[in-house]
Amino acid sequence: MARPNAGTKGVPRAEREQQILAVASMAFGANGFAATNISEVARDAGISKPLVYNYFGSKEGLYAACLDEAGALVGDEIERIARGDAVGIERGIRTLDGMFALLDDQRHLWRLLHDRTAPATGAIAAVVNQHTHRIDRLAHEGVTELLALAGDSDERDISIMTAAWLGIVDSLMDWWVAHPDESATQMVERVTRLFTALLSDVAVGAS
Amino acid sequence: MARPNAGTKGVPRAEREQQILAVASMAFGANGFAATNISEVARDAGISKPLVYNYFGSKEGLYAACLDEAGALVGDEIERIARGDAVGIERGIRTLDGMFALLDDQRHLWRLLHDRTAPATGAIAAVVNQHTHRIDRLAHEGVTELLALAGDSDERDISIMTAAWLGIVDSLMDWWVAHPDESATQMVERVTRLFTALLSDVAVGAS
DNA sequence: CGAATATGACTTTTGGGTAAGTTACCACAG
DNA sequence: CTGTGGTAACTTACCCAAAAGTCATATTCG
Repeated sequence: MARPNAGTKGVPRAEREQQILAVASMAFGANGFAATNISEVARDAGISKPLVYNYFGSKEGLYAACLDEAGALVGDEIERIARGDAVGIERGIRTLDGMFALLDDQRHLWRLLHDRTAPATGAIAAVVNQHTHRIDRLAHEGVTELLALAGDSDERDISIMTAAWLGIVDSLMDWWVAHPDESATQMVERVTRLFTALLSDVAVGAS
Repeated sequence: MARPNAGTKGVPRAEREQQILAVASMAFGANGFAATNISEVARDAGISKPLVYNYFGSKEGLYAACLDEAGALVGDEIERIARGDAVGIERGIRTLDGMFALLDDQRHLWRLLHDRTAPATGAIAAVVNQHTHRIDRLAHEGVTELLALAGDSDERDISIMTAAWLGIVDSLMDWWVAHPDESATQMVERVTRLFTALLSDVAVGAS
C-alpha cells in the first residue's frame, strides 16, 4: 500500500497555514471569491485539498482568514498614519505612501476587501464589514478634515468624496498590479507629481 | 397532459429579449459574471431557463449581449461629449454630467465593463476589449489634454491618471447605486461643488 | 505508541446546458 | 367563419461536468 505522497512532510501547521494564506490571497485577489478554485489553490501551495479543509474548514473560512489578515495589515497601517499630524491632501499622500510601502510585494491584497462576488451574509460579511468599516471610518475622518478646510461640511458631500477617494486608491492599486516593474517609491513620486500638476492646472482653468 | 404553464404567452421575441437583458444586466452588474445564476435571472424575468438559452445561446452569450448594450450606450455618450469643446477639468465634469443623465434609471450598467470575474478569453474578451478600449482611449485623450495644461506629458503619468479618473467614475457610480434617492442633477451639483472645494483647499494647503 | 501531518478516492451539490414536448397565434383553404 | 397546419413562444424534466466538501487511511516524528 505504498502511498508515496502521504504522511507528514514535517511542516508545522502554523507555517503551512501561512503558505496557504499567501497562495489563497493571491488567487482570491486576482479572480475574486466566486471564480477561485480551492483545488487549484491547494495545488499551487504544493499540498492536497483536504489539508486546506482540515485547516480552514471551508472555502468561506479560508476567504475569511485571508480577509482578516489583509484587513488587519492595511487597517493598522492606515490607522497609524491617521494618528500622525498630516491633514488635507498631505494626509492622503502619506496614506498612499504607506500603502505602497506596505503592499509592495503583495499588491493584490487590497482587492480582497472589495470583492463583489463574495457572499454578503454570514461569517464573511462580518469580517468584511469589520475591516471595511474601520477603513471607511478613517477615510471619512480624513475627508471630513479636508473638506472642512474648504468650508464644506455637508454629510453626503463627505460621503461621496470618501467613496471617490477610496476609488482612487483602488484604481492606483490595480494599475500597480498591472505594472509590476513600478516600485513603491516611483508610485509615490508619480502621485505627488500628479497632485501638484492638478493643482496648477485647476488654478489655470479657474482663471 | 395539462402543462399549465407551457405554450406562448404572446410576448414577441424582441420584447422578451429586452426584458431578459434588463434583468441580466442588473444581476451581472450587482454580483459579477461568476456569481450570477442564469436560473435566477430567468426566474426574475418571469420565464424559464431554456428560453434564455434559446435566445442567447449561453451564459457568455447573454453576458456579451448585456455588455454590448451597455458599452455602446456609454461609449456613444462619452464620445459625443468628447467631440465637444470642453477641456481639462471641465471636460471631466461634463462627462460625469452626461453619465448621470444617461444612466439615471440603470445605474448598474457601468459596472458591467469592469468585471474581473468575466472570462478573459474568447468572445467575451473581444466585446469587453472593444468597449473598454474605446472608453479608455477617450479618457486617455481627456487626461492627456488635462496634464498637458500642467506641463506633464509623461506617458506613465497619463496612464495612471487615466486609471485614477476611471476609478473615480467607478466609485461615484457605486455610491449612486447605494443612494437611489439621489437624482442625477444632485449628483452633478455635488461633484462640481467638490471639485471647487478641492481647488480652494489645495490652494490653502499650498500656501 | 500516539498525535500531527498528510493524501487518494470518494460523495454531494451546484449550476450550465439540453431534449422533447406543449400551447398559442396566424395565414389561408374551404 | 370555421377548420387546419406551420411556426414561434414556452416549459418540464432531465443530463453532466466541475467544484465544494468528506472519509478512511498512510506516514513520520517525538
